[in-house]
Amino acid sequence: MLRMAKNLLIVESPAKAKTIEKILGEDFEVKSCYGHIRDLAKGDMGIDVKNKYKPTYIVPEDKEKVVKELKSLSKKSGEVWLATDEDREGEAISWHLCEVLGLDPKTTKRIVFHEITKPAIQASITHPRTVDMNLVNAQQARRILDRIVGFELSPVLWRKMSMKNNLSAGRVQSVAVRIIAEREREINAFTPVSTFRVEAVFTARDISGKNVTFSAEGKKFSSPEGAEAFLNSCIGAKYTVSDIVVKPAKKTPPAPFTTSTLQQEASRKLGYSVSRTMVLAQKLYESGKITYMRTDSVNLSETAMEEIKKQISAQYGKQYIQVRKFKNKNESAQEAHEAIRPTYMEHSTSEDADSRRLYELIWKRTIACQMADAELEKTTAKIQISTNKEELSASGEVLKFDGFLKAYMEDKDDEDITEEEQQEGMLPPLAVNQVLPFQEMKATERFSRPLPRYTEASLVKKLEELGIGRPSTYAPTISTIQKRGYVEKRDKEGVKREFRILHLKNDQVTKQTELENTGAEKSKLFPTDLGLVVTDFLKLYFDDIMDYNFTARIEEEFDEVAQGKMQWNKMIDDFYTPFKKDVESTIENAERISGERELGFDATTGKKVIVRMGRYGPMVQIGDSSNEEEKPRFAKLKNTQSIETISFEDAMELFRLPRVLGQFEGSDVVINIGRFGPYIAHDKKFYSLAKEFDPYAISLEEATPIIVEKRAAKEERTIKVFEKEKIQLLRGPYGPYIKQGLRNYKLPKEKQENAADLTLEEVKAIIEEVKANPPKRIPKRKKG
DNA sequence: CAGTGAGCGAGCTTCCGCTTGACTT
Repeated sequence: MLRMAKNLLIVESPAKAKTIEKILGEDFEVKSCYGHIRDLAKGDMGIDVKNKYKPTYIVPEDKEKVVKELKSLSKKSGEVWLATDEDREGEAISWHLCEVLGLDPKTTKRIVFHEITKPAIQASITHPRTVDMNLVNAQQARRILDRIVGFELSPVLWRKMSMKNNLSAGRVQSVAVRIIAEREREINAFTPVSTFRVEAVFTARDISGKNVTFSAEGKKFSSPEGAEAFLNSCIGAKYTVSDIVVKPAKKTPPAPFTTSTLQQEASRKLGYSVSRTMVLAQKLYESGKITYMRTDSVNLSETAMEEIKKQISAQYGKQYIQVRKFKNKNESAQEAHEAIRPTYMEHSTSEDADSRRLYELIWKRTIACQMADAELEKTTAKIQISTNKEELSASGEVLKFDGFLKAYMEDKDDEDITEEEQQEGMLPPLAVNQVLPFQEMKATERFSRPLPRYTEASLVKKLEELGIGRPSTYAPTISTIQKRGYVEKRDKEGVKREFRILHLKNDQVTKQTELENTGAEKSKLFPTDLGLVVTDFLKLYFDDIMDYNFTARIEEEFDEVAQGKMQWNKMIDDFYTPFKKDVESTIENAERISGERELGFDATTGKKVIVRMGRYGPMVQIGDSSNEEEKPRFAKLKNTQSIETISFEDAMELFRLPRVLGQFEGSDVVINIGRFGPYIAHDKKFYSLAKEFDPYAISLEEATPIIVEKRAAKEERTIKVFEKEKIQLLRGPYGPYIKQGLRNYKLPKEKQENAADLTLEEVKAIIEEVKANPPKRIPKRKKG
């Protein structure tokens, strides 16, 4: 019997292809195209500006293999069905597939589904449509605009920045850096205001009759005098409960995870970086444990909802079920996928500990979103002071029904926590007219705080709120702005600050001063001087692109293109014509940018001291470079210092290097900071200084043991040396290897065990062997 | 591995979004 050729169905993700193939059975072969298969060529931006912005597309080198395979399969197959994601990018991928596979977009069958379930897929097969060219054109406009912005703006930076390696600008990354830069400046400009917060401690009997203490809040005073007068006025007072208000309250569970909320919660609860979360989620997705991890939808499939309900009922009981449909706040959400959830609610994975923790987080969040509200009772008691008109107020919360909190509690960012939420707690039962035994009263000085610096995850949240970037680009964007040196992730040590406490106890008011640590931050994003200077420059000359609403505005235009109300090349022309003028006039007129700031004058020479960006980063300079007789002196800023905030004194400190500490074994021991951080130079050799040593303070006595130890460690690593040929056999973290000059050669497995026995001839043979067959590297993309 | 800092000019870099790999000198 003659068999009909199978139909070919193309999706984007290979993991999806596997699942769908099982569902569709015999008639379909399901393959994936691994995302976009074509992109703009690189020469001339890949855009013919004079010819209505006609794009030139090429198949990138790393996609050639997939394209070749799809081409040959499509020839052999019956019909080709395009089942890429239902969004702008997915539609464009389908069109590119038509172009590359020689299919007619007017007739080729195009289907979509939002969930990978048998009914959804079978239903979509019965309702094929064709490629929506308006949507494709909206994608082309998006792609071309991004290329224009990136490839016109970056070269402006190369020309105008003194530091020009690898600089870049773009619609998304430049605004991301701006967000970080502006927060930093807000923090620098912030002046804390202090208030004195009154807190009184009382005792009362709890339900079991035991005496417990609880506290009540009083008025806030802006001066210590006011607080002191108040405490004095309370000496010998009687405290009576005057009023009790009990209010019910409820908490509702958060929506199921999207990419952005998963990144935020994994950061807060598990401490994962944004990219770590995505790597782990990808693994869970590929092993079939969770649904697709790059999504902005909070939608759940009907079958998933059923399973969640069953699971809640089995695990917690029916009274915990509350069915909810979540809606996306953001209208631009492109709903191509479901929310991130376990594919099956079976609560177990065999993955490693980190993946398991992420899976459990997803599981709990998914379960919780269909669970009942938590019911609370908030009690507020007013307390009268007999000597005084002021009142105190004590509040407490009792959980009446835990609801979804039984499964899951969402964490909050520092900046979103209100004062009320900080002081949760229980109150003992109280009655009106009850007289409360007084323990003590304090007025504590508290300072207002600036908003905290962004974490990777809170930056993602902000970008999503502004509609900038997509689920697939949040993690890469964060790594780009760090790679370019615009932003750094690091910790900041706090500084000690005094605060005052006034204390009323045993009818006496006493004053004391205590120390607190303030301003400490962990794993936060800091702008570098480069990031600040580049942001200022772009804001000055390209304020429209740097506008927080730029993306939102052009998204509206893309939508009009998608609806067929606007021509894509007309839209691009309206953008490009004025933009190109700005680019040209900036190149012509803008001065080179250095972020220069004058600090003062050197006491000994009287010369001017400035800080600015140099070719190799931020630096201090004493004297003018136009002076031919005497060259200026230079010193590099430490990476925690900034052009904007460094003091004259700190800047002058930097000139204390290089320092000669003294002599050891007949040669100078010199301390300096180089390309790779602080180091000791001794006898033409270099030894890195560990973080705990301060290069400005280290002594000869501390430095010499470092030299001796590092020498010994090197000895330890050395297996054998062929002096004449300058070949070394060394032990490294990946096993023994050969070092010749600057190049390293890996030993073949079978030679690793007895590396010490290798002869010169054998070693040379290995080098030749490795040279002839170099280890595979990730191929560098060629220029298009 | 551990320099430098002016300006010129060759030749190079660069964007955002969609997908996974194959890899550690």
